[in-house]
Amino acid sequence: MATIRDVAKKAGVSVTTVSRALNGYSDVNEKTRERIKAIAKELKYSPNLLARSLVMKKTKTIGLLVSGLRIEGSKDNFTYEVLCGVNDCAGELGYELVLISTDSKKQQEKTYNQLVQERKVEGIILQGIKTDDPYLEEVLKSDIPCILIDIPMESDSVGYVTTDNRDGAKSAVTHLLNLGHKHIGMINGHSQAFVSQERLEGYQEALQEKGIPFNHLYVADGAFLEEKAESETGMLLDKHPEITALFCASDLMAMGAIRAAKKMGRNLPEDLSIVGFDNIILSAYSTPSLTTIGQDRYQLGYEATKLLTDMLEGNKGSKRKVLNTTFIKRESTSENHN
Amino acid sequence: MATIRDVAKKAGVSVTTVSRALNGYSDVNEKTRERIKAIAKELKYSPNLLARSLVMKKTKTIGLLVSGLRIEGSKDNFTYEVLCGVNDCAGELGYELVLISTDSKKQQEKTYNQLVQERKVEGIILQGIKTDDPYLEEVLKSDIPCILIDIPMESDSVGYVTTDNRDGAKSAVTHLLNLGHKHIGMINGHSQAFVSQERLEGYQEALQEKGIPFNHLYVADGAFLEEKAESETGMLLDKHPEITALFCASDLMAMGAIRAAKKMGRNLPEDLSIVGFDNIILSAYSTPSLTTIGQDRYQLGYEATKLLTDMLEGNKGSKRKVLNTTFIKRESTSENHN
DNA sequence: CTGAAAGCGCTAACAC
DNA sequence: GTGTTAGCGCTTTCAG
Repeated sequence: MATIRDVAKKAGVSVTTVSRALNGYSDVNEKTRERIKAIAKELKYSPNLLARSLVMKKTKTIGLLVSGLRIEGSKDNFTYEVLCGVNDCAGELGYELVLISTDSKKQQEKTYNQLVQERKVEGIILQGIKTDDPYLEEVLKSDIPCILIDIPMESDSVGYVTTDNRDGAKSAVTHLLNLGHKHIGMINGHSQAFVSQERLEGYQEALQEKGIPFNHLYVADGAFLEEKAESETGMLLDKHPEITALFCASDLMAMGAIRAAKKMGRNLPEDLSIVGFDNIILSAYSTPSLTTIGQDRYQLGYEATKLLTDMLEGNKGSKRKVLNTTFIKRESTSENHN
Repeated sequence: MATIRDVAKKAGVSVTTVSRALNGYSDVNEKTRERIKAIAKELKYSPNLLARSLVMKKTKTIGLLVSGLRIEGSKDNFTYEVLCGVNDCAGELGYELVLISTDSKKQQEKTYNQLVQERKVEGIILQGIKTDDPYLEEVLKSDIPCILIDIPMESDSVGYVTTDNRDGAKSAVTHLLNLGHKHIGMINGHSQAFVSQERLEGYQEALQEKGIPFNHLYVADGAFLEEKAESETGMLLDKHPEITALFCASDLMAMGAIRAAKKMGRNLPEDLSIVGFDNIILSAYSTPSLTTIGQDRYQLGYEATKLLTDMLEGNKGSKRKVLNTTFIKRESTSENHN
């Protein structure tokens, strides 16, 4: 593996000159530069980024810290699509990407700061951590630039990107209300996610606008899990047979809800209308296909990276970004005939 | 950011001692070690991995080179699940993971060797590259340890992990034959994938065993694309209405095939049986749900990482691994009544 | 058991 | 334009 010295020796110049020639400095004779370039190529020289980073104190590397890079994530693809966005943007801007995945076991061993300091990432994007995660506090204290996904918190070195969950939820429920539904249940996600709270607010806001009182008995906790949502839906519909429509805080939970409803002999959408949230691939393939609120997970990752690199390069500007949702009408909702 | 010198100074010892103490060498007084450890903690010292790697010439980092980390991958999740497996295994063995994604544009700029040398990965896993990819040749020549996913090629520094595609395909087609189907079409993937060839062989082998002659007109190229598969299926069934069953080389293509068949007014599975390959999430949710050949993508990534780290650590042993498939019976296949 | 010194491959003042 | 020198933070002989 050729080093800069090898090139220098062969070219009969000093390493400094090689360094400057290859890095495009102007204060070097064009002829020398060409010669050096040729030799570098001949020797298949490529710079040792470790050494360079060590002296420059810059790694041009960002980290994507994911809590739970697990196979179950296949169902909603949230992490994957965020990753695609991060990867694309990082690539365009010339940053390397290291993937850091963590779980509670690993967190025992290393603090957030250790994790980040050791790997020498210049900044980091956090995805999938819960609001009660111990890392979150550390992040806010730390002065390593960081962008949070779906956690609306800010500090000098911390920004976030998220979706307008409240508005999305509101439009979902308004859609149901406009179809004539009066008794609308909600299967929410767990409370350790900001988005759950925001989506609940949107649900309430929509009801309020139409003068329908909020009934907390109509809201169940599906924990963002398909199975949990299935059982909760069963119980909810059992206890409150007057419910004719359901807003689920995720498509995956909507899948569970659909299954529960089918099991109870309810026809969809005649007997029960269901709206999801996310617009995951599955939602287009289920029977009935799911009316849902689309959010752009790729863009979430892309914007997070842009925000982060802006911070790293000292571009002052907003450290937050809120993306819009899109309403997607499919087969799982229809007019209330009761 | 505290360095080893800071710790040394505060502890009143040399950097050497600190290094040895913290790295668990035995030739250091236990009391000194404890004192140093305490001070390191107090100073929130964590070693600079760049510096360490530079001197040790070891980075404990592996790369996952993916061709096309794209949002479309959401549909089959191949890359994501492989990534999960790689990440888990790498984590368990104490390796860092850097994600390298490439496309034809990037390949113009940098050769494979440059890409890998610069980042100082000790070894690399290649996923999703086609058989005619220029990188492939470089890989085989290069002496950087590498594991290929789904490309059965070996050299001193190159191994591979794949699925028994031939056997999987064979069991799919045998299943159809056992159901009494005589005219079985195949929607294959593009020819720049080894798996396509292997699955075709399995298809042929199954036919042969039952004494049914191979008809190349029954095989269409769906290019692993849902839409292409849809149109190809339409054409195939148009030209050869005698076909009563279809083996698709991927579930995604099977989704396209299902759609085409439905459009032509064929009832599934009564008028047409379909078997897919992969067992992607969608295959369980489609209507009808898809009979398919399951392959374990997570394990593919996991085993690839194990193979790679074995090579890196000098453990001699097999440099290849072939995983088995599982047959999954669902609703898309039934007996032939024609 | 501990320390001094060398050096990993590179960049960046500062001279010439 | 180019070379000399120092040093990034760490590990590792080699002495003591």
